[in-house]
Amino acid sequence: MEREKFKEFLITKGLKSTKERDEILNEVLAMKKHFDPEELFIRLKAKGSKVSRASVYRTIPLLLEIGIIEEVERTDRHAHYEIVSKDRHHDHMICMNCGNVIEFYSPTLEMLQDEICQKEKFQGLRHSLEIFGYCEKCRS
Amino acid sequence: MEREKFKEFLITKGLKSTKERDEILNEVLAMKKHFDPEELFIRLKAKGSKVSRASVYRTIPLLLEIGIIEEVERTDRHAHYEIVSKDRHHDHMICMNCGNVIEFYSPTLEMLQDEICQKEKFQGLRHSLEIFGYCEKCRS
DNA sequence: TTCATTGCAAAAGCTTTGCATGTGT
DNA sequence: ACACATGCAAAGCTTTTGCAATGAA
Repeated sequence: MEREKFKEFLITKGLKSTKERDEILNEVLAMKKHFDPEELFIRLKAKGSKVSRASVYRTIPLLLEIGIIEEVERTDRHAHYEIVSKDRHHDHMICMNCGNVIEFYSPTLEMLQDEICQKEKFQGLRHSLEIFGYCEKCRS
Repeated sequence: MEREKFKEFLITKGLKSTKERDEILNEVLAMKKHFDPEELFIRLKAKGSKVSRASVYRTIPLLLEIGIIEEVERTDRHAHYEIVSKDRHHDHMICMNCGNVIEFYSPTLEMLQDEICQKEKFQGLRHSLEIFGYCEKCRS
């Protein structure tokens, strides 16, 4: 499914489907939560793959572009990514003039909930974020 | 005010009050929004200060420790910080068992609101985040 | 055959650190 | 005088890039 999307994308862009790219995508899809490039590389190595770090770093922008992964907050020194899933939590932006509601999703926000809760020793189960303001049409 | 806090902190820790640390703190306090180490360094240079990048990098952890600044999300390659202000927006964690409400503040969340709104061309004015779950006492 | 891709190693960008020198207390 | 601080330059880490060799279409 994601695999087909990837292949299609590569063809459309005049790029090539390679063993390395397949291996990387597979490993990304095997990740449960968010990950960083080094982690991905280590796992691939551990599985006997011969991909180089360079290929991992070069494939990530492609996966970002198709929307298979998204960038999450950088907590450490390095970048973090997570897989985009279909049925996921979303939050709302509410226009104070026309009442229009815009849904949005932010992987960073989802991570943030975990971090904040951990700091307060709170067991967070769900959250609701509402941003109030004016939508594109109604803003002056 | 922040300056006294800093001096006190240094004394308590057996550290020394130096011209460089003063200059850095002053420049940090002069920053309106969030900043990164390089920006801070450039500004100090521009003002004729002779502090080194190393001192900037070595002073930041101290300011973090006293709570004069907080770390904000890393959007680029480098770290960002912002000054902690007293009367600031806060959000809530609500215990679904005892109803206890914990207030918290997250600089990253504040930045996130801006970023998300920009993406959707929404003029965000305020937000409300509520995290539901169980507090330390009530979690099983 | 023709380009894109790969791996390697070198480079780049941000941050940290070792060391000799300088400076508050 | 004694620690701790500072500046410099070198080292450390993560990420990017140049290049020759390789491989998909």
